[in-house]
Amino acid sequence: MSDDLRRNMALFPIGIVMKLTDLTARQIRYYEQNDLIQPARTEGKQRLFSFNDVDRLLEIKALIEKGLNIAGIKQVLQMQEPAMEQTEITTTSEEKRKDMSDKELHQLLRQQIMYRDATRHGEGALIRGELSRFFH
Amino acid sequence: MSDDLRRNMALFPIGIVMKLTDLTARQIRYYEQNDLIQPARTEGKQRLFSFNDVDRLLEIKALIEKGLNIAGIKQVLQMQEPAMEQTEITTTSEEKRKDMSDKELHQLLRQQIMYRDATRHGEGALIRGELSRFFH
DNA sequence: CTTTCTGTGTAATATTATCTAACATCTATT
DNA sequence: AATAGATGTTAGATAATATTACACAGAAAG
Repeated sequence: MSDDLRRNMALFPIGIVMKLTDLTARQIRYYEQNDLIQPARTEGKQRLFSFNDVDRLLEIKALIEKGLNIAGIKQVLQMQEPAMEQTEITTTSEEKRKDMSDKELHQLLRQQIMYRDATRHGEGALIRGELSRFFH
Repeated sequence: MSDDLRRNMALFPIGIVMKLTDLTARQIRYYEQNDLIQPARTEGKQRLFSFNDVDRLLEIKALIEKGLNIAGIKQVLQMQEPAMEQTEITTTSEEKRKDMSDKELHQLLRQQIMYRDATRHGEGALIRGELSRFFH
């Protein structure tokens, strides 16, 4: 069983995730609705979250607290998640650009730069994988 | 946050534990009823299991499959759990003896010896902490 | 300074998951 | 055959979650 698979096992109901992340159910569902997370579902359609999901929610929360909006968070997440090559990142960015006005894009870039500045030094580090510190 | 505390955090509802251990809800509740596990409860009285609980259930399952009964499992578990000094183990054993007929005690000892023989070599090793292999 | 949009709160209702308790069943022991 | 231990199964109650709709405050836009 691969390590990656373990962290992606659907384990937690939303109630536990609420306590783990200090987010409300409303927030968690809203983030899912906006494709920031894709938790698994039970046969009866109830959400089941993995370690990775909880980690991601913790990161989303940190970004929210820094003032990013959903679009900005989406960009930041997909910018670090796939760990793909530079060419692919560029391609994705170009595609995104088609659906955005210049003003929107500039705002996003400003937000992201601020985020990177904030996290480069100080309290903002070590967001991703924070849950790893709670369990082995 | 101590490592021990992390493994004792109440996280999983019984449905997840069923899948994780391949035990039925009936079995899990029965083992609780017989004091083999003490899962936490939500405010609404629903069970919440920790990593340690799941580990313990996996061990209980292995012992069940070896033919041990509840009393035998209880002995084996409390024999390795507290990790206490030799004198204390003896004391506990003596106390237990008071409530048992000789025949019962002999049967238990026979079972435990068989268990130790079975686990000393072969497939029965590494029962406790098995869950650690599924998650970090 | 209104208007609009975003993110979240809240309430209502429906459905799923779990709980307890009781009785049934099967196996091994007496 | 009778008994006890471990589990299956069912019924009814309660808890947890899902979805949807409406409300609302603050930010953004006009």
